[in-house]
Amino acid sequence: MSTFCFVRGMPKSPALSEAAIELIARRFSVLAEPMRLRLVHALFQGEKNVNALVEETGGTQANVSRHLQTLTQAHVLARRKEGLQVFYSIADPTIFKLCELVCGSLEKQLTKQAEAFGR
Amino acid sequence: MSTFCFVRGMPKSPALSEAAIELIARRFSVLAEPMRLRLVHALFQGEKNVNALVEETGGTQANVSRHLQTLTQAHVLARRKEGLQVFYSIADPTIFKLCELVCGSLEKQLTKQAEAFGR
DNA sequence: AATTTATATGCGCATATACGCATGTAGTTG
DNA sequence: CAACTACATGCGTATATGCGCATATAAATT
Repeated sequence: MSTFCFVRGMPKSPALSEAAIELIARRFSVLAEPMRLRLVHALFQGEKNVNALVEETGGTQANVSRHLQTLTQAHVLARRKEGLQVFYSIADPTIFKLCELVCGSLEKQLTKQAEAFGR
Repeated sequence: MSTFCFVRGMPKSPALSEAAIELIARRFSVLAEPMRLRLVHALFQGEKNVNALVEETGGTQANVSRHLQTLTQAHVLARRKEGLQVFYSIADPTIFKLCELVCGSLEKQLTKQAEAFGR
């Protein structure tokens, strides 16, 4: 439990373990690909099957499938098989907040840069 | 402003632009490297110069410097020069929340997996 | 069982990037 | 100005990973 306290540790926080750091990095790297973000974004509207995601994202079926695998292995998405089709949905609700935070931060940053030009 | 609303758009959210998606992906990718996370983690305690970060992270000076550059260009860190030394600090406060969220999510995930073994 | 549909995966290539090593640059001190 | 200190950067290499293409698997239909 204390292993994962990245932020705001007690005085002398116990130096986040190397293993923990690598898990965190991998988690971020899963979200660090445009196609995977497009998939996640598409799934914000709710569960969808692969074909729907292929059409919506404009990727090839093979590529979409592989990225879905990556996201599922990372427990970001959940997989539900129904007959011939496979339905994916968002399994980790923190994804919403994560994206909100990043978007907000980027907005603010770009607004500032734009203002810097204005004067 | 609407360009960046990743989550929870109005009915028929306006399909996040390709440019926005790529900015978001890049932001995540900046945090997707163990050494950069170690640096950010070290800076949670406050502003530090390069040498301090080199010692704390155990990286080479060259490598640390390059990663600091990456983080600074992404506006995650801020740079302050003082004589011979350069001090880095966290510029984007959302980083705290981001890391908290990811850590919490990973903890929960691992706890569940551990329990699955218990029975 | 053969065929069709929906999804997954093996393979090769191209690209990106982290690291080590050496060197460059800016500021300080003698 | 020479030497030193703190930091940055150019370059080559090794590794990782995204993509396209073809093919494999699994389930449904005939």
